Amino acid sequence: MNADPGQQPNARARLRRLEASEVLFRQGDPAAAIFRLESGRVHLLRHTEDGASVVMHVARPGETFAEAALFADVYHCDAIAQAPSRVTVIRKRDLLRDVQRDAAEVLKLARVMAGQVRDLRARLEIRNIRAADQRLLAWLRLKARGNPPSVELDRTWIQVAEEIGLTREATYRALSAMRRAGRIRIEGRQVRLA
Amino acid sequence: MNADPGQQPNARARLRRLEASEVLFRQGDPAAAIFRLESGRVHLLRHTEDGASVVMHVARPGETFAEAALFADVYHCDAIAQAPSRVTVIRKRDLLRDVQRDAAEVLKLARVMAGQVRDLRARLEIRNIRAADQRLLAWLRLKARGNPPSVELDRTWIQVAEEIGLTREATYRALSAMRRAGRIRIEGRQVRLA
DNA sequence: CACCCCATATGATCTCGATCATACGGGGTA
DNA sequence: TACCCCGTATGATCGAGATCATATGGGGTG
Repeated sequence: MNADPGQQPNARARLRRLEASEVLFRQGDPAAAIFRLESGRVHLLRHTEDGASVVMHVARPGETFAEAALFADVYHCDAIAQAPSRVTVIRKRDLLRDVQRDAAEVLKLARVMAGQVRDLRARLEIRNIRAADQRLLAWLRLKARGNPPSVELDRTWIQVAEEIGLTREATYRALSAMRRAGRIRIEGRQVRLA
Repeated sequence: MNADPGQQPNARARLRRLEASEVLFRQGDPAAAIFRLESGRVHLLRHTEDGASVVMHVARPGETFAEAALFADVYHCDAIAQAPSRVTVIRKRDLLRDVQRDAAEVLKLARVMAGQVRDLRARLEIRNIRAADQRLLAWLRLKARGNPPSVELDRTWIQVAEEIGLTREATYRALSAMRRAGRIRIEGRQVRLA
């Protein structure tokens, strides 16, 4: 849900390819662009003066990242490809030039970010639920549509497990338990909530 | 860090007071405004057709919420005060009128949201760290400034515990263990990282 | 001053999710 | 066809964090 795969890359945007462990930018570099990951995986990490580093984010295909660079002079973290990746480079200069001509451009940006904020907050809230089955259930309910509510899965359970912060084993078990208890019904990629 | 307490409320924005359990808006209501919580606490919750509900977010003072309403016709969740609260109401109409005259207004909004996205992603990433002491340490490193890195605490450890998704007991214990191991030093509200 | 609330702090116990191990089946490929 | 990888699935065990209980000290209030 961070992803927005349908969006057309801006015509002016350029594609850049990265090999594994290649550096896209470094903390302190002039903030010249924001990015959209097309494929692969990119780590964003900040480090303290004494060498320790903290992973701030792992970007996945479809996500934009380093949006905050729009409003900063320099990047505040490193971006390093963990796997061969392709990123769309959206130059700040282009974007900001557009803004003055056409406010609609910023609105588009704001819209994407508003969606992200909502999504990220919901994900965080879900992680406050400790019990595995309750957590999974909350996730399913968020994704569910229709009456009776049901979810059309667009990913593997392993990916679901990662997203909700459980091991895949815990997730499969919760799934089995809920199915046995008749609280959900699984039909292929379709999950029906009772 | 979601907060932006320094920001001036827009001149056109109005203040509204809510009592505990008062409804600010309901899922399906026309999306007329976005909000900033000045004091108190507001729950955002979505419910499925069959009555179950999921907490999507708990807004805290200084935060804006329901930003996504800017780009939707109706609200997609309920907002209910959990305690007596004050919210600044920023009417969508006003905001969008501004946009056409002055793109700078949206840029301000985009800036706040970009910061939020970064912050929320970092929080989520921290919760992927399972060990309590490592999690706490990562949080401290993110907050730390200077060399040697140190943190000036602006909240209680209980609040820290909530933010990083641990019980206060686990947090105090991790704190003690790390202090005993000489990995941190605590001097009042100041925490020094070794 | 006496009182109370709350943040801080630590002990004891228990539960549940992490971890390790193993298995199976389907889809893709050599 | 045979092979392998990966997603799905489940058992056994362990340990870390949740939970419950209790204590202390400081700050604010009547």
